[in-house]
Amino acid sequence: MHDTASAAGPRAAATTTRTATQTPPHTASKSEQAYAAVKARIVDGTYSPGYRLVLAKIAEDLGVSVVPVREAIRRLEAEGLVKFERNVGATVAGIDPTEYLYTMQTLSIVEGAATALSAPLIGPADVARARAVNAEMRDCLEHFDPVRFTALNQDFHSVLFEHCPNPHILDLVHRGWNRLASLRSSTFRFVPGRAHDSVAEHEALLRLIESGAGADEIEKAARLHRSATLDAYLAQSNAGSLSAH
Amino acid sequence: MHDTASAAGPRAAATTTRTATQTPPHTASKSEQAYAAVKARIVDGTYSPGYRLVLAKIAEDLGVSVVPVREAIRRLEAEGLVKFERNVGATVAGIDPTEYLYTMQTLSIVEGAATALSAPLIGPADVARARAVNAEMRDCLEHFDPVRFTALNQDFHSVLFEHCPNPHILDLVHRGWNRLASLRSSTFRFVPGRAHDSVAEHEALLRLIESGAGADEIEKAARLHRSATLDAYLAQSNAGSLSAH
DNA sequence: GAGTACGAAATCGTATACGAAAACTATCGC
DNA sequence: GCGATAGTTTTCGTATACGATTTCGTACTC
Repeated sequence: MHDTASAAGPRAAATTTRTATQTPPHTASKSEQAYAAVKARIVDGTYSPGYRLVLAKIAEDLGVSVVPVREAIRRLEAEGLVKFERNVGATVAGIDPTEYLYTMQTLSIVEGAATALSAPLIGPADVARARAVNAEMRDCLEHFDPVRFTALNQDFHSVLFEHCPNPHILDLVHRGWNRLASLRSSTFRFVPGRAHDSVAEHEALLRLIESGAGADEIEKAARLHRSATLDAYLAQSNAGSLSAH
Repeated sequence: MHDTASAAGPRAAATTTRTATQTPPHTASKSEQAYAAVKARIVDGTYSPGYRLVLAKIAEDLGVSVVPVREAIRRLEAEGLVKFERNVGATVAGIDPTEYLYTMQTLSIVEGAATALSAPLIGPADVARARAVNAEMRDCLEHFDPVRFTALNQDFHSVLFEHCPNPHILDLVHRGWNRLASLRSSTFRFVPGRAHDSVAEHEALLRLIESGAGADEIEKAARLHRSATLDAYLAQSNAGSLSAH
């Protein structure tokens, strides 16, 4: 729903048990602050892939010491947004096409599962909302607004998987999206032809969900939807030199 | 030199060559050391769920300062092996049955995918090895050796998914197994009936792979294999502790 | 006797400091 | 002119120190 907010906040659901009222104090530690700040800059493209993340420099920018910054960077490394090299430093990760492939493949699997698990919990109101978003995406195609299209695309899929009852899977989906966000902002271009197909597939997905289709069927469709995006990228990527397999 | 515009570093942008995933040229940092040590103690059960991980204490035990220990703990938290509470401390995670369910469900998905992706790369030698392991597991059933059975079970599945060409997925599988290891060592008991079925399913899986079955079919079988284990746990859990709060 | 207030102890969070490793630059030898 | 080498600089890795927060124990009041 909320662009950066949702992207930056898949945290809470991680390992929280049901322990009721605990730690109401979200005073925001320096470490959290640094984590959120750096992550936001990576996802929104301020720090693009290859950007060198110097601890001392970031610490100064944020007005904290290097210790919390280091912690934040290591956390981002664990999420795959940052590449860390011993005694050398951290850089924003993501230019490698191989990594893109890995990420997309992984996302197709976990997102497919998340969507299938969500499906039974998706109500008419959700479908209506998704449909509205998809309509806006169609407009973006006509007016050629790739940036907005991309943002709406995330909103659309959020509706599909946000009800996933398994927080672990949901977290994996969020991580995948975050990685893609950092990648997309630089290397990987918008492919109009694919975008057009994508909108049509969205509608098909919604119909499938409305029809109360089985989990297997929904999972398969969601997977294929993403695989198709990957294939489009590969085709474009190979178009110049190599022959498409 | 002026590093203010270090965005496009000279050789930094060259990305990774093929340095795999480890740091062979170095000597093992304190942080890595602490991470490995604590993780090992959690997985092998020395630190069982609920155990309080006091930074200063662990630091002293390992002969390092608290900083690397803290980093190690946070990493373990990200992997779900440790629960961390602000200004309070860290404890070994894992007793919650709900978390067990989440973990198993997630693992069924990623492990199924990893197995399916591995299948085409599994050769006769691998199958033979897996079969030998499975035979040993059968022996363990007769002599009732749950500990060894569990270890062999991991060996068996390792053969199935270790060839997975997508390192991200493989990593997720490993994380799942680690979580289970920490859980299994305490709360979750060995279920003989289920173990017997499990061995039979292993053989069926091997036959499926030998037959060159499609990825979908293998994935489904691998998923069901794990789901069955989960179901067995749930059945036992419901039977044993009726209305256990 | 139960509940509350206060204080001591334990533990975490973060700042600062310094040694170590790597990268960069300049110099030397051929 | 080019490659190897030593010195300098940058940046990380970790130890230590101290303030902040929570927890636990004790005494006090009703």
